[in-house]
Amino acid sequence: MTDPIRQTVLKKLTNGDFNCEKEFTLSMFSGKYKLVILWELGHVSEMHFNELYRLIDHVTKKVLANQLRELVSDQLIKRTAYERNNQKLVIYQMTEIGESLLPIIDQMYEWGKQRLNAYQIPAAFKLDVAGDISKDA
Amino acid sequence: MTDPIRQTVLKKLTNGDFNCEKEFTLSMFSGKYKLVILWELGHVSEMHFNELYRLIDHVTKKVLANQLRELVSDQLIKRTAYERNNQKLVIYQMTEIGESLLPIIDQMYEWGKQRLNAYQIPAAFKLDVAGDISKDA
DNA sequence: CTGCATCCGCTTAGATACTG
DNA sequence: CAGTATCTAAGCGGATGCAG
Repeated sequence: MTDPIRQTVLKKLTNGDFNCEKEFTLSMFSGKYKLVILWELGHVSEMHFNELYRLIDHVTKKVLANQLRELVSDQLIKRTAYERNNQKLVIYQMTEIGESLLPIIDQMYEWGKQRLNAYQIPAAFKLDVAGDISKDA
Repeated sequence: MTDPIRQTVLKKLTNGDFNCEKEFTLSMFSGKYKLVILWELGHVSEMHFNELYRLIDHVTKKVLANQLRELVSDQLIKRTAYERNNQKLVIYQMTEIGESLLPIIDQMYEWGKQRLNAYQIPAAFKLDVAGDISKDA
């Protein structure tokens, strides 16, 4: 339980289920909402569960909780619970390891943007905070 | 059929199933063997179906064919069929778009290597050609 | 050599309701 | 507020066999 990564991933590593180190990296953010979560936490420093829940369109609590738990297991983000006015609260924040992943995610954003642009592929995104937040926040 | 990307992906794009451009990028290489395929083709310039089949441990032909078809649909690699001694052959090669993805994949490799190293996480990989090929081939 | 067809199981996510 | 529980649906990959 004190391993630096999820059991699932650790198992794949030792089993030789990955062909190479890059697939390990891929497994860090291949959940459906992980990229958004990392992106947001990378820009706003901390968020509550419900803030993320409202921000990420159409995600259910169950799935969100799941994604967060895995990201915590993998040490990419950290969870802190505290209390205020008899209210139990939780915040999620980036860890250093998580931050070290941001350059890759940024590149993925750039690549996707350019490719969609170049071919004028029609796209509708749920979130479009990306460019703005990174510029001034 | 002449779209620059897979129907599946195009549908997700127009449906707003992606939160952001980076998820589109992710969908380019999130198949189980796509990273290896791209990596190999990025280094050796061209390969036959069976070369890839033998190289990638434990992959089945069906799955390999599938991954290749998707990569072709997404314009990351190209397929060329020809004939030699009454033998129908096919080679797969990188496209320019595919090549433009390599820097990201390289970074993923580096990140994974460093992370596994730093924590001395036990790992067994099917392939270990990565570092060598890139150095001298 | 380069695939495709079929069947089947696992993982992951969605729907909905409930809890401390 | 921050989740859990249960049930269901869908996608993806594995096994095996056949085909041009």
